[in-house]
Amino acid sequence: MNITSDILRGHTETIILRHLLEKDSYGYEINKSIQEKTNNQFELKEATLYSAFRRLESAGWITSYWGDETTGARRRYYAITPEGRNFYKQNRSDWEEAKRLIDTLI
Amino acid sequence: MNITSDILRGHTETIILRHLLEKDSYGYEINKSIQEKTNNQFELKEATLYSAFRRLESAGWITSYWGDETTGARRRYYAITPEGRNFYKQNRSDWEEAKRLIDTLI
DNA sequence: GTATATACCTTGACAGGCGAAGTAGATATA
DNA sequence: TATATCTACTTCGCCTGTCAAGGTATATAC
Repeated sequence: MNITSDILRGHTETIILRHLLEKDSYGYEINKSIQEKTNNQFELKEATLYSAFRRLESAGWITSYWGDETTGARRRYYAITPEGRNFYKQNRSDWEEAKRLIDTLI
Repeated sequence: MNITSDILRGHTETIILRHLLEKDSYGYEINKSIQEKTNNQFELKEATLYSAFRRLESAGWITSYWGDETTGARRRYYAITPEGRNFYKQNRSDWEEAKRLIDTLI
């Protein structure tokens, strides 16, 4: 993986929220989806992923509930809140702005 | 999370090296230049700037020397090394790659 | 004399990413 | 039947870059 953790930093939460815009989901699925979308060029480390869930939930951007799987490993599902949607939108526009700034500076 | 911290993280060194590609320079001047280029939307905090100089120098990407000002405050000038140029190029292409990845994920 | 601009430096705290290790059920394979 | 692999989540502690806060020193303007 050639994207460094410093460049990734600050996007973890937005990436997760982007996925949750489409549907409720759980950690393992989100990470698989990220790997597929990037042709295995990128993945979130588990510790990174799950600590981001904690932050997002305590900030009120997502809520969580246990799935009702009767077989297989249990899953904790996450759902984005209205506030989370706004936060996502803000992050998106921050990113567009940051891209422009960085492109003028490097 | 705001535009001047986590998203910019990891670009400080590249921004400095970019400036030094043009000419030897010193901290204060580099920072003023950044502010001008971004219409005061962005500046490097002093502690961030100077700690980046330390990292860059101990990594061999830049060298430094004291200016010979006979008046005004002393200036420590920095010059990019050939290795620093290569490092800059790598960072540039990493950035292009990172932009693409992030854009597909958020 | 004191405010502002130039110019540099250090210390300590903070926060996010991540390596490492663990738990546990389900499935494949030999 | 053993054992490996996959699914799925969790916690601990380290590492590193950023930054607030403090400091030093010279020069100019008021």
